[in-house]
Amino acid sequence: MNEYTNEITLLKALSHPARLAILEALRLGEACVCHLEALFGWRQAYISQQLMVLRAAGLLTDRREGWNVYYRVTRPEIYTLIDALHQVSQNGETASLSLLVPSCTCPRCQEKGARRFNKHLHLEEVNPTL
Amino acid sequence: MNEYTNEITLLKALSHPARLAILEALRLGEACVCHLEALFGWRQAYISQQLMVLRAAGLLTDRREGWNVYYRVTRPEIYTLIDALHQVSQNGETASLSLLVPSCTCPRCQEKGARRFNKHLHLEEVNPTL
DNA sequence: AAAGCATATTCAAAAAGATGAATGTAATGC
DNA sequence: GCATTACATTCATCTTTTTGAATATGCTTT
Repeated sequence: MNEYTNEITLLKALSHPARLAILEALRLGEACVCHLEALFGWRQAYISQQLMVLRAAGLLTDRREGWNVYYRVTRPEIYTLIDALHQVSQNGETASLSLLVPSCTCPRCQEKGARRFNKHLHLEEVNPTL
Repeated sequence: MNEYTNEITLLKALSHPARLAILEALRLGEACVCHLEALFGWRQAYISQQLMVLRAAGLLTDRREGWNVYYRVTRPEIYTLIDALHQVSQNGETASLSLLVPSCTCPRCQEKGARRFNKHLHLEEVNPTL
């Protein structure tokens, strides 16, 4: 439409707490849907809906591996934007999310050696010191 | 509400072409409403509405000086975010806006020495070389 | 091929955002 | 005080987003 169309599409994709949280979870690498489901405790369909929005905005790609579909960020520069956002919002503390979620059924979280240090948690419950 | 409330408020305030354009116009310093009106060619009430949103998000403050109300950005860090946004959107070119708009009636634009180099223009018409 | 698992899509109702039109308000000049 | 100027707010309507519920798809295992 106008000269800011791309920017607006991107901003709207980001303007949602669940989607921001998902991007935060993907900061350290790809994750499958069941992982996000276990991590946040949200309905699966809900997560897929939000992933769809992020995918439509060109921020994510997916990769199927057997039963699971792994999502990853296509443009890491998005985190420069998100970090700037936290700066302006005066929310410096980025809750560090664990890579392993025991209640997740995907192969990665079920590998032996996967220490149990967080169970089915909501974002608010994340303990950054663990 | 949740941990991203501030961020979402901010993103939603930014998720609008007119508001992004206004912030762009304020990049070099404060401006009165009539200035924005002349610069973009939008209705005054419309501009006030958008300014209200940006003000509510804590991004702008206003200062009255006689008839005119001058708006300015409260957190310049917002431009770090906006620049990152353009990066991700692959829109590097930031249309440089002129400080003086002859069709604007505010004192600043009517000072003698104010060269006439742009008349009532829309963003698309900005000529960055002038 | 049938059943089961992980994920995706569609639909509909409710909430939020966008915007034109009309009107209100504060400072100024006469 | 009254008219004027610059700006702000309210209201009503329309469009878009959000989100729960239901359903569909695509691999995998047997």
